[in-house]
Amino acid sequence: MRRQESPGTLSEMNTRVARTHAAVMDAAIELLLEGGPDALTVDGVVARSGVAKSTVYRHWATRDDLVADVFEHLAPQLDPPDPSLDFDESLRTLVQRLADILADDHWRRVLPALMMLKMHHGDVAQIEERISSEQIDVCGDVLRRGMAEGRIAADADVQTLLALLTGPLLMAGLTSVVPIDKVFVDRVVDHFLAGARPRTTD
Amino acid sequence: MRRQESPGTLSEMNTRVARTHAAVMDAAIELLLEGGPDALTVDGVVARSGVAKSTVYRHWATRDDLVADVFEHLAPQLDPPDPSLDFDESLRTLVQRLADILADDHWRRVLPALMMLKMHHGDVAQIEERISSEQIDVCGDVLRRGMAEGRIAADADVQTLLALLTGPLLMAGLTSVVPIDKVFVDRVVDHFLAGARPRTTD
DNA sequence: CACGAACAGTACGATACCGTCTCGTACCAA
DNA sequence: TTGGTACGAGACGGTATCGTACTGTTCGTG
Repeated sequence: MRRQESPGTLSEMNTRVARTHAAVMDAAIELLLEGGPDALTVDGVVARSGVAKSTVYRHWATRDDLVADVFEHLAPQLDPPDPSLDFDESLRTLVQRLADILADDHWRRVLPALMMLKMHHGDVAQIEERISSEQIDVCGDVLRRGMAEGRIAADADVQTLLALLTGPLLMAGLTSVVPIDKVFVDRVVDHFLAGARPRTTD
Repeated sequence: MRRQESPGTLSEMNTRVARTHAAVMDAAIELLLEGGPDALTVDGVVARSGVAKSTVYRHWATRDDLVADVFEHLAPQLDPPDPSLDFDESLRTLVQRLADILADDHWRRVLPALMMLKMHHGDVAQIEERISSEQIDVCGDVLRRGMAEGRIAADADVQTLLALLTGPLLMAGLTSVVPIDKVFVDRVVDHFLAGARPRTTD
């Protein structure tokens, strides 16, 4: 049991294993985006990637594991804004990054599938839980800062504020009736700040 | 080609045809809600409804037609508010009715499947298009009235306003992190009106 | 009652998919 | 060079599903 160089993340190496792994992953992602989760079949991946089925099952124990790994691989990451920014700029960059995620074609096609599968597929539910909780944490930090600085009503529920802030973005991303551009992002932020600020008269 | 009494909607009669039709429909809806679109299979419907497969195929030419019919049958209808109400009350009842739809367990479980299937399934896409356009019309009428009465900035885009108004509801319905109750509805309306009203200083 | 339409039941062929297995080959480091 | 590992190719069994075909039965209406 020799350790050669402690591989760390598999995908960062360029071994034969990493190459086939990546080939399978790419094909699986393509199939998922083209035809939804039902189109992501083992045989389909084998046909498109050129990787043998026996090799696929050497990397993933079952099809569900592959599906889960694909979602994991596609999940976006919401970086918190630079702490040196003031609250307004923090909120704007945060919303802009959320908008970038929802404007991405890949994620926009995968999101409905994720929402649907999380109700009937335990592993997917776990992945969705992790993704959303991470994003909620990042957004919650910014909102709480706004409350501390008196820009947002301190008696408001953070979860409710989160729905009010990010709901319009989700709506725009899912329905595609409104383009997610900088104009829309600014509108969302302005709208949110106008509706969430503390009451001057009480 | 005799017309007996112009049956109108099939499901409103109580013939044998209507009974089996309804039995299949009920079973199909149950299966869809329990296990998603993949669980809505012809054999499953046959097993649960007690209707023979040959009978199912007498009513629906193919499985996809049955699936589409189920979504059609489950689609909620958004009634426009009473015109005698003033703008504020109209908006509140409208949002309340939207909230009722999104709080309904049936529709909440079906909505993600609808969003997903509309990308890869032509018939479902058509149904989704019809549903959303109807709802957009109803909401748009109310918003335009608010603009005419000077309660909403007249230079705003209706689609954008729609995203700002209904987005939080959609967010709450899909993620279930915020309960969709009267408190939330009032919060959404107040928030929207605060952010969308015309600027007093210009 | 008589008769046709609708129904139940079921066997069947055709695919599609999953996961296992075997056999021979190509890579890569010691 | 050599040995182990990963890989390619594909057959295979088992299962699930769709859609059709066929036979006999039940319903409801004239």
